Amino acid sequence: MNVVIKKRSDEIASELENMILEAKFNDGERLDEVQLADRFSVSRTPIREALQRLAQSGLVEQIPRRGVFVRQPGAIELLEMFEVMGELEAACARLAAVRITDEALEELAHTNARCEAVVAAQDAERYYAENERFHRIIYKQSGNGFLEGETMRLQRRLKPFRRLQLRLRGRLRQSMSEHESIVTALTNGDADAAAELMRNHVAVQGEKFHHLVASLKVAAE
Amino acid sequence: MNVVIKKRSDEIASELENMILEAKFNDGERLDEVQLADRFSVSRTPIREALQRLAQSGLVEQIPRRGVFVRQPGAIELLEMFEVMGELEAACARLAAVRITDEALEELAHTNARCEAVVAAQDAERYYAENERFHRIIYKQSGNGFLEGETMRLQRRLKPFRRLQLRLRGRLRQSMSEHESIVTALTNGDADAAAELMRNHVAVQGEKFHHLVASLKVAAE
DNA sequence: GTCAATATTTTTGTATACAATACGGCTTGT
DNA sequence: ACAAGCCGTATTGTATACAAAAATATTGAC
Repeated sequence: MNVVIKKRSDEIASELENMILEAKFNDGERLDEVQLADRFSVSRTPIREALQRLAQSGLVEQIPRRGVFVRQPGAIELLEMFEVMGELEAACARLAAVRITDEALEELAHTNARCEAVVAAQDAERYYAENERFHRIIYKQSGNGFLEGETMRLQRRLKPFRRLQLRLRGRLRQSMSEHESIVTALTNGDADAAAELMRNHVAVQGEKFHHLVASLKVAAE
Repeated sequence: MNVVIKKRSDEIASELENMILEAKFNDGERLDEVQLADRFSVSRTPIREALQRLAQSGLVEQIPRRGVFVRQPGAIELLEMFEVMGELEAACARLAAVRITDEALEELAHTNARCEAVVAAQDAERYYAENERFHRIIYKQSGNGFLEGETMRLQRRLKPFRRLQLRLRGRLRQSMSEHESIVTALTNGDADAAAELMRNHVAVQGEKFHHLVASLKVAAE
């Protein structure tokens, strides 16, 4: 028996968001309001609110009087987003280098230690989690709540692609050692070094992803 | 006679946005849906859509089942936003240093020349316009459309405070000379220097913060 | 048979009606 | 008199009804 649970509009929004991020829809596909309303067993009103939220966060494009269409970022846009992610995280690292607490430094060390163990066990799933924790500690230690928020926002948006990219061979171990360099720079309070290391650490993900896309394209032909 | 012109929801949104940015509402004031619907002579539906857009861009806070409340950023948050703005613009400059076209370099020089004339004439209003043009050229020359968009978004949000910032910095002339240093760095393709110069140019630092707090307090009275 | 103009249908956008929840005043008990 | 609980009212959230516009189908002319 299919029990239908009514959801609030913000729940619908994040659910739709997840569906788009997980590529449940094709690029350019139109999201039909009545269809979605039917699926979530609510009226069109909360669906429209949800869709507008998605439109503003850039996941879908809303063309007036035409409808909303899912908008999967292309390879170029993804690269651009990773580049910005690198800059934002570099900014976090730069500020954190001066502002980070001893407590947080210890936490970073612990997280890295756990990462190490996880790498040894080749447990990619756990690695994602620990990796995310590592980065988020640094966002927070930037001491800039607005920056933290903006960085988290983009991080969330890139999340599905990040996983894809970490799967590449040898990347886990390299990523680990980069983490350690970053912690060292933060410990020394070397803002420029921390920023530079972080920028490269993140930018590499974009490049790797680019390679991945390229190889997929070649494979598709 | 007061002719009432019906507006579309997105027009309402940007109109409300302007009203909030221009501080037509007090901080914490509740925006009444029916009242706004009445003022714009539309139903609550487009008003709600507009308010949700504002909520997502952070201009108002939406508390479920309570309503939306205007949320004027305090001194600390404002400082944080300027810090992020500095980082984003620094990123633009960093990338532009490598990617900028000769054509754009020339345009920057021209804009600076016009700035110079405007400074001589002490025409602050014109200066804002030329200053904005200068910065936007660099956003574009980052060659990263996503970065350009994000930077423009924050720039727009900080716009009303920008003149405040320029006044804080004391001197139009100082700002001018910083522009010239930036152009030099860009011409030399010195990414690090360009980024550093831009960051300092935009950010509100040190004792300037106290001035900011003071002037905000004065403005509030 | 094809192209164009028009009618029909679908779909978005807005208004209104209804439901659910939070706030404020009122009553009542101690 | 004061506090706590309850009821009425105001306000948000959702559903439905309606209007406007775009997409599609149909019909007619060449």
